[in-house]
Amino acid sequence: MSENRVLVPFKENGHAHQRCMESALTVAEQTCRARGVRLTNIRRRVLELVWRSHEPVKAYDILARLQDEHSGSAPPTVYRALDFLQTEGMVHKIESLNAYVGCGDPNHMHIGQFLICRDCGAVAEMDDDDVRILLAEKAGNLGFQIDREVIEIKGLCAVCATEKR
Amino acid sequence: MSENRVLVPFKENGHAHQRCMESALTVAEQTCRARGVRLTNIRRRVLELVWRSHEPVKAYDILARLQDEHSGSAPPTVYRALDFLQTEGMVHKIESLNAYVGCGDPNHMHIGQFLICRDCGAVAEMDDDDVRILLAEKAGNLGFQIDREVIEIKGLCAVCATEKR
DNA sequence: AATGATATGTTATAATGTAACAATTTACAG
DNA sequence: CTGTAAATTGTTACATTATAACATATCATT
Repeated sequence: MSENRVLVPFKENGHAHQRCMESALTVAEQTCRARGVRLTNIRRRVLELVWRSHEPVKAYDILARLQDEHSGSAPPTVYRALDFLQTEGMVHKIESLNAYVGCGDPNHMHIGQFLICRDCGAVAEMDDDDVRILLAEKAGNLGFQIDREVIEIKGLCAVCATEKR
Repeated sequence: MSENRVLVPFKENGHAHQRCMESALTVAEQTCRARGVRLTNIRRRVLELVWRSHEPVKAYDILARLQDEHSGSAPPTVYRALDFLQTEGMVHKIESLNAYVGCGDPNHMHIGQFLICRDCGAVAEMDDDDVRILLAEKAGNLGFQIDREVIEIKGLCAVCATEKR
């Protein structure tokens, strides 16, 4: 079994989220600079708000916070920033929740596989080649060529499973 | 390779959709009778409209057709019927499209894996145990117990790939 | 026919997302 | 440093998707 890459883990004991978030922001800044694209104030702020927790964040929740800070914010403000961040691989949309999560690895372009806890709402991101390979093979049996996968798995994370006992 | 079950195939040569749809309706009626739930006129009609093609159908498109036939139809009419049909396993929602497709196998409760052609828009449904097992294993490595999977794969189907040449 | 459960009708509104065009800011060529 | 084009943001309006809440009707059973 080759890969079990975990890009964004579930919150473990002693998870220092402040640091986790700062690191994501730093990587984002470096990546944008390297690519010659602009992480403007709005985009940066939206990325921060997405990273406030490991739960998926809704566009209109982001908007509400932006409006607290700057009344000129409107839906397009948020959706444009989210579009940019998704294009640059810094944010993923969770389609089944209409919500957005920060990506742990913007440098390596990919679309991950998400594990979503039904209890705490946290999301972990995997990027597993075995899964990708198997799906490509199964789809290939039907003559189907894969462009892009949406894989969103609902269930119970280890922390919540423990607490249930 | 144990399973490569295809519940709803892509439209192949000579696909007689009229028959395909009638068969789905018949199965639905039998299933409902067996379960003691009611496939009312509205629900039956919504199921027919979902099965009009192999492309995912939008709730408000269904609504528009219902309103042609009966002016008393409103969003809840459609969403209630869709809820019922999803609960009974006769319809699946494609989360990434906000649209609905008929299920080829309502008797065996499951949530399939969908292949969505970017060209013709058609959707095929697989229900593959190998995929399910691998995902369960990978998630299990993180201590995650799976309840439900959303797997929606975008790409090019065999028919459209052939036509491209 | 009376009753309770299920289903539908109806109105209103919430939640999510985009179009279109104006104003501003930025990068950078001259 | 200034003019200009490109990129970004502001602004208004609207489109799309979905649900809440309560009234009415229909169904299954006594």
